Amino acid sequence: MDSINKEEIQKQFPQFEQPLLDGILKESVIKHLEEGEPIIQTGQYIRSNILLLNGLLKVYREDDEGNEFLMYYLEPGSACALSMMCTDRRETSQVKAKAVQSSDVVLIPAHLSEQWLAKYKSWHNFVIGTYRERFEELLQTLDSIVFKSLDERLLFYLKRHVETIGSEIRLSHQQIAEELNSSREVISRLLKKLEQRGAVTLHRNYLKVHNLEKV
Amino acid sequence: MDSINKEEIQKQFPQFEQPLLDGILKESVIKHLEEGEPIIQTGQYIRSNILLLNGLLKVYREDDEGNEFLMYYLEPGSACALSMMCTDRRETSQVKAKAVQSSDVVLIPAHLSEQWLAKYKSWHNFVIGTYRERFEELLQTLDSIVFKSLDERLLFYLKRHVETIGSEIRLSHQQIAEELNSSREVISRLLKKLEQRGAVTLHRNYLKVHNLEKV
DNA sequence: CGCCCACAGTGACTTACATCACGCAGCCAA
DNA sequence: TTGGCTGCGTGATGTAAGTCACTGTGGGCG
Repeated sequence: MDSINKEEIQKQFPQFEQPLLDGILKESVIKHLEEGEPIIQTGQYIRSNILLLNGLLKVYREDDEGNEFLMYYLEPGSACALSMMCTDRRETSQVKAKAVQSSDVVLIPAHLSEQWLAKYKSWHNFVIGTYRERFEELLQTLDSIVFKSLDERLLFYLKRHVETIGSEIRLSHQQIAEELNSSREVISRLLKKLEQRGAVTLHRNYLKVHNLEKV
Repeated sequence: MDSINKEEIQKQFPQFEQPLLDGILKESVIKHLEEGEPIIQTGQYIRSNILLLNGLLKVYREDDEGNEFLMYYLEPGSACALSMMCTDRRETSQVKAKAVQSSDVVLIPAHLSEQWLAKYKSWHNFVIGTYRERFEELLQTLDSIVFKSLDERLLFYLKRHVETIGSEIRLSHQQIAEELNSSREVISRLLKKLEQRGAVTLHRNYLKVHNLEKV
């Protein structure tokens, strides 16, 4: 905790003006998350904005039977749009988030975030921008489910993974299936087809992506 | 156009402070839409915020093969979140909107909207609130597709329709099928099952919803 | 070393939904 | 009236994906 200083925040959020940075340092809490640790849990009332300093978070939806569905990954320098809208979450399905890698997050109390919206232009722009980006991302995800078949969705998923995390995907077929709300066997078959076309190479517990475009 | 006055805007947007209302009256354009008229078209760069004064708009997604998918309806007093994020829309799938009923909308130039965010607290809250609501709504829609089967999605669709428009649904099976990105025959069969259970009564070109809860 | 166990491959089957083909009924207009 | 159009009902069939049951395999560990 003490190892996180102004410089680190400034590095990830260079657009923030000085007084805002000071405010963040003074008022916010920095929390370290171990790999796999949840940050937003079911039914929890969110009272803080969450900014990601380093590491990687995964934001996903879960239904009442425990089925998961990946919404998007959060990278350092970005914020969780969901943590910004403290609506009541009584629905059966819940948004959840957890750390994919060991991460550090900045927790900003909701009432301060509200104040800062009016006070700091850079904060305001950041919040609005976050909404926009996540909205866009959610729309893309929606598209891929409504209009595309599973093989196309898998491609979309792999591409996004390569962009955010890298071309070496350290997940089992089972885990990929869960993120797409599908089943292992189906994902295995589709991955095998991709391998035959030279797009990926499969290994135990991980796979490498080569070229998804020409598939 | 001249029949729309300050009182009408004030009635739909009572939370706006006086100077903001004056600004809207002075700077914005009011546009009338006939039933079925599009307001956001494919690939169009959106330069205005759209507020709905009266009537009803339908916001939907369309893919490159012309398949539609309903996102949500917009009622008077609300705004189109999408018109607020003027990102470039080069993706294959497009968000579109059109009038379901004859409607009047207020078009607010994007640069003014930006200014007003800092200037008027009520405008700021309105914009943030719009993002939140639409985000929530989109999440619910996402849920229903990812986790639910078509019969449940149809129920979800009917419920939403009843809430926003009323229990008499003046659409053909074909039109309902399109909004769910399904096919007429399947929707016909599912509707018939609902009729047998007493939840709806079917007619030519319209249907009446009685009680969806106990199904 | 051999045992175990999680991961992966595979064929057979089921299911949900789409698609096709056709018939029929109501309604408008020539 | 009659013809045609549009919306709706329905069986037959196709297809993508989920499920089940089983086999194979590689890697860690006693």
